Amino acid sequence: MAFWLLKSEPDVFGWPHLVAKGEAGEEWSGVRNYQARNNMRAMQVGELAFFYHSNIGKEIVGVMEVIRTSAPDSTTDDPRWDCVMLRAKQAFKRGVGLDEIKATPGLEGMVLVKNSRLSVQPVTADEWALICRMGGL
DNA sequence: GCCAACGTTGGC
DNA sequence: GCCAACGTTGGC
Repeated sequence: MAFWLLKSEPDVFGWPHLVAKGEAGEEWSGVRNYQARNNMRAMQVGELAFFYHSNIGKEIVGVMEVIRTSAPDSTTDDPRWDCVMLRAKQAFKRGVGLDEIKATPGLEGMVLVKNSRLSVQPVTADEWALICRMGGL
């Protein structure tokens, strides 16, 4: 069971947009980076991921669930790119900000901190548990 | 809006 | 296969 973190700019596609999709969820399309794509290819149905708002907010706002493994990205004909499907599972009671993450012992090694440009990244089980607690879950 | 970090592209 | 030029991301 692996854990993940995916980023999106909330003014383009934010947590409320995913919530609005309900149980059917949404394709995480538009990723055009090999490392990010490879992480999506490693995802299994039922695995959980944080939804991070980049640029605006800069905080983790909720938990998503993988509901389909990686399949061709419908927004391009380029066969190199594919993506998973996700649904919103549970909103954080309060967002966990990037500044807070950077200031929390145990989280300084997160990919989010070390490689801020990677939009789909793994999260360790320890990081997952700690952040869930910080988010009020 | 700026710019550092990083990834990609393309000439050689 | 190297590397300079360029484009993009995302924090500040």
